[in-house]
Amino acid sequence: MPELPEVETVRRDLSRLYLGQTLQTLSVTGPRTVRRHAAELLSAVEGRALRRLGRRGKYLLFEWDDGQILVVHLRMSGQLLARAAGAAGAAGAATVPHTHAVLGFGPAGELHFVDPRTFGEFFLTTSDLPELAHLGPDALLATPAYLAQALAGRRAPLKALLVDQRVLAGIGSIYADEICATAGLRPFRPGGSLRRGQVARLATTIVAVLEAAIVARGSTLGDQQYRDVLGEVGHYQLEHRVYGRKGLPCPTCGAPVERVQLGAKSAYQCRKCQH
DNA sequence: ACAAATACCTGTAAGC
DNA sequence: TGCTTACAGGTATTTG
Repeated sequence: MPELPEVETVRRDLSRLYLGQTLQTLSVTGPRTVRRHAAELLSAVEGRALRRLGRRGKYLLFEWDDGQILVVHLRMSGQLLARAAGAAGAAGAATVPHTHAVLGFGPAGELHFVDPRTFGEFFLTTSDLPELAHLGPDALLATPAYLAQALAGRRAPLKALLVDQRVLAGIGSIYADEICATAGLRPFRPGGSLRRGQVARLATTIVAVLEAAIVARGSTLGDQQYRDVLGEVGHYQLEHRVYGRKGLPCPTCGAPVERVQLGAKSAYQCRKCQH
């Protein structure tokens, strides 16, 4: 599932392919793709040039030359895939199933939004991003001082706090488990139970794991859902210590990785290496 | 203020 | 083999 490293990989791909290009057409056919306002409002960005591609947590920001911002969230199954110009049209390749939107950049080609589970969304907003005001700092900017105050007194499990976008923006289930494993901390520990040194180690581990995952272009799981803009898989799953590895040996101690139930969700951990 | 449960959705895996 | 059920996940919303 796309989390910060996957969204950042997509952001860099998009920047390389479409920065400075003019959006000629934006066609949205998915009935659930635009939920926060009328879908017709999206036509306001047709004719605008793409000035910058940004990211806040898992949200992609297409910033246009008039200041409007198109926000895209891939949620669980969303993909943004580059296609040659005219690919959606008459002759030649048909669009793949679950294609809900097409951005036409003229000679630079098309960008197709494909999302089988239809949880992903598009919306148009202004540069002050009021819809994203609730997000905490981007997880790549995590510091010991910030985490210490964010976790202080919290009884909720550490993993629940790591995936809470109001605490830090960008971490989901995969990277929360990998961060806990790398930091040697059990995911179901109350967030407020960490000692000062553990909080500091957690902060540096968050940044290190996410940066390593960006280098590996993200994680593509067994369902093959995550793809970059050119349709290629990521490779960070090969470096996973625990996520998706139930029963397989912990890379540090060889003990079998276990999966523990954590409320409605679950977490992977090595009982021997994490405390 | 915080914590936990739930709805949303579809492809896939596991179960009978 | 074929059918049914459970599960995966991020976020907004509701409930406790």
